[in-house]
Amino acid sequence: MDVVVESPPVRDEKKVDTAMIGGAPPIVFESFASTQRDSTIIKKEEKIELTKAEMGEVREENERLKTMLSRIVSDYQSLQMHFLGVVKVKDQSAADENPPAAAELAADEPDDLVSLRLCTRPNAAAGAAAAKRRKGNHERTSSSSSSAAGGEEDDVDGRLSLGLRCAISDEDAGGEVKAAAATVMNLSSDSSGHAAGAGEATQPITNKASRSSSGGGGGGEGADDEVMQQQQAKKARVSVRVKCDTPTMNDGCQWRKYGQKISKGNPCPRAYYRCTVAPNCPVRKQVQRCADDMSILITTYEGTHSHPLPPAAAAMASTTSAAAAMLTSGSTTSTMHHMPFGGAGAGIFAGGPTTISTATSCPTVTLDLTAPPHSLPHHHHHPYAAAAGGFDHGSSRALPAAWSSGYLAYGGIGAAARPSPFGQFGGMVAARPAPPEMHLFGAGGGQTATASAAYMQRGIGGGAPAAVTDTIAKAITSDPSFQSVLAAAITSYMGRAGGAAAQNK
DNA sequence: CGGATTTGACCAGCGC
DNA sequence: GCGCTGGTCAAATCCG
Repeated sequence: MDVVVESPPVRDEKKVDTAMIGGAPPIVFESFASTQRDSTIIKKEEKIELTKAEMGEVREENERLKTMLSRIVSDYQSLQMHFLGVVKVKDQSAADENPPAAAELAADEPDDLVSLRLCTRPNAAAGAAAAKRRKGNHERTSSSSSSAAGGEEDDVDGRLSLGLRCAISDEDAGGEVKAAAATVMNLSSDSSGHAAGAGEATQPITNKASRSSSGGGGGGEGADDEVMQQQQAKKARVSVRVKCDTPTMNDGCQWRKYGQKISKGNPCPRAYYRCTVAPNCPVRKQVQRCADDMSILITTYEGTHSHPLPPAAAAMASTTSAAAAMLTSGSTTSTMHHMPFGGAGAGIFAGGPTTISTATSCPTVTLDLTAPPHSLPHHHHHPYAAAAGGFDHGSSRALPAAWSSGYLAYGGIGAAARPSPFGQFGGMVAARPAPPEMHLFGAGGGQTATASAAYMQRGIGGGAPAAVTDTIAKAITSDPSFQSVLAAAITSYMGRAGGAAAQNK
């Protein structure tokens, strides 16, 4: 829609120019010599011709965009219909199965988590395929990838759509998000095992933060569940590994450096940053270069923002908070070992570029966005896989919306086709041609990570936080294991929140 | 001059 | 208890 809106001003401008050119001169030039007037008129005519040609091009472009838009809309609608149909089917099957409580599911029955995931998955075939993968040693092989590829765009679309829905809620019924990247997520119970190696701190960030926030006490014996949860939520961290030449990653948020330390095992100092968007925001991040590869920047986020964020910053914030919620949920239900994705992690651990590592003391999600996922399934995603526009008109609190904002803001995936009826950034996309690398997002898992890494190198520090966070989001959300985990975590998280709210009442 | 960064000191957790 | 280490504080310094 914005596409249409975007163009007219240009046209109007040119009309103004034309009017000025054609209208004023005759009066002005009356007093000039005829030769001068002729040459001037010729020049003006040339300008007019040029302008007309440009206008024609603009019109053509406008038409193209309109066509594209209509195609996107129709695609979106068909996807939505598909999604609703699948949800219906899933609801029915879920009712038939009479599933147990979510908490029990998370703690005891991995397969139940799968069913939970299925509830949020629009594509039954894709869901079944993913479930198969999960049940079958949670391994992701080329063969499994091919089966997954059968779902292709619908598959991806559905996963995200579901995760989001589950997470956020009842609103945005038509919202959909597609993940373009298929990145392997690793899960283990030992943080020392992840690929980050020496670069990533193996020791947990101690809860010194609680010293300032809770007054130095640390809670003590009588800490109730709420306090415990807060502490755990605070502990939960999301670590992002990215190739970046700049001192820090531009994630769209405002940070103030408050300390720097040389940590053991890494010659590069670790910098400590605090969010300064709001005075009392508890969010902190640590930035450190990888000891093995100085070009890799490791950024670890901790905490949840206590203030509204711009879309770009919300993307990262939502990613981290979602991951934190997942980890918190896992640790509260029992241990991460009991979570189904523990097995998945063991299976996938061998080579994924993106890892999720959890330690009993300090669960951490590590997103390794520095290496191409060579062993990943090759998904053929639709170019506008990030049909996340549906969430955008929700609010920044909506996890998917934030995640999707990257695509929308940078015209990456969506540049070719976008469900702009729901995308508030449609105009930006139209006005901003997508970088070539971004188109690769839609090509498949392997290229996706490579492309994202390349794009991030450009974006980081250069003002493309959304691209970074979006890549992260894709890495997280495109993995079925993570999605089921996330769904379980969110369910658990929201359940607790709801319970707390009920208690407050 | 105000805000951001630097940097040494301090504190707490943890292992021995 | 002691030392090591990570995390934070706060004064000094820098910078726009």
